[in-house]
Amino acid sequence: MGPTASGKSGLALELARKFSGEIVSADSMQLYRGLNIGVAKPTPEEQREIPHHLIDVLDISEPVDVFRFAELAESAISDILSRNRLPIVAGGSGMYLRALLYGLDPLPADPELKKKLLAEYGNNDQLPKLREVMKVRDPDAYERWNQHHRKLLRALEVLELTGKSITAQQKSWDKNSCRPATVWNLVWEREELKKRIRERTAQMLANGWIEEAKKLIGQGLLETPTAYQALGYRLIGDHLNGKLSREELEAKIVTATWQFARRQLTWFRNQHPEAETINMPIPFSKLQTNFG
RNA sequence: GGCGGGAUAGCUCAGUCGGUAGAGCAGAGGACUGAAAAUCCUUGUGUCGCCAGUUCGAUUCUGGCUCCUGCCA
Repeated sequence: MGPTASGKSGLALELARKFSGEIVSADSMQLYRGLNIGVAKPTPEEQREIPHHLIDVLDISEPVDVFRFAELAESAISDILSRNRLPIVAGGSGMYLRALLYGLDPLPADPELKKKLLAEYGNNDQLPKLREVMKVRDPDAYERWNQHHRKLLRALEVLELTGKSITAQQKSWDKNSCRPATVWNLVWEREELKKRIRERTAQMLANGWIEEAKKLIGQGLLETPTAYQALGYRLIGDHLNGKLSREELEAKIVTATWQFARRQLTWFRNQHPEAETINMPIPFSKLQTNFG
């Protein structure tokens, strides 16, 4: 694991070659067919050389969430193990990784109910109404999540389905509940990571990201349930509409990517006590690790 | 050259009827169990362009200077 542009994919490839492994992507956006350049997906050549899992498995019109990811990842991992190969999970979607390592509490979800709740409380101006309801029906969740619209919505969904507060039904995640795995957190010096993000953004734009985005936006990317969130695509849309110059576009993508990287850094720093910090570039000795 | 407008936080700007100043963005920290490349919370001292004058006190008023900028020539 590591923030965006930290070299996860490359390292995974190297390890897979060395230890006859296969790669499982833990990336919420690489799941989607069509999102390529903008999500720094491994190239077709790389995917041909080493088997990659959980890449290009969904159409952009389909939703995903952690739970679905965890199911897919579990089955990919057991498939790899059954063939006596080494599964190498690589990705930067923090919550996906955490769910995979620590497991999710088996709380119910109901897409229909969710849709209904979204319609009733989903808009910004409906938050006060939602808070009123939660204040009465689930004071714990109300206290805990306060202004956090999405959290309150999910809490209400769980309350409706189980009759109990979500806050009472989640086991705390601690180091002991982590499954056995060698976990590496790739860490760069801050300025170095920023520089890598700047350079990679310029590279992606030069490699045809704008054309890719144009095509996907034409296919309705920005109206999809999940894939619309992929960083940069909406900004490219603004550029294509003349709202942003090419220069502003690049600067805004770099800023947004850095902000994303910072959120990832906070997550990995605080949510993964099981992870070993690897100062990048990776020391040669680390590549000799014996993976059980 | 003439007549205006401006100079305040890294950036864009607001404001102080004279008692040393505040928003947005950026930056920083944190949260996170079914939208996570998402979402949410916390965080703002800077010679208020320079020099002088008036004043108990000037970033705020007055004069000069410097630099941007608009229109006219």
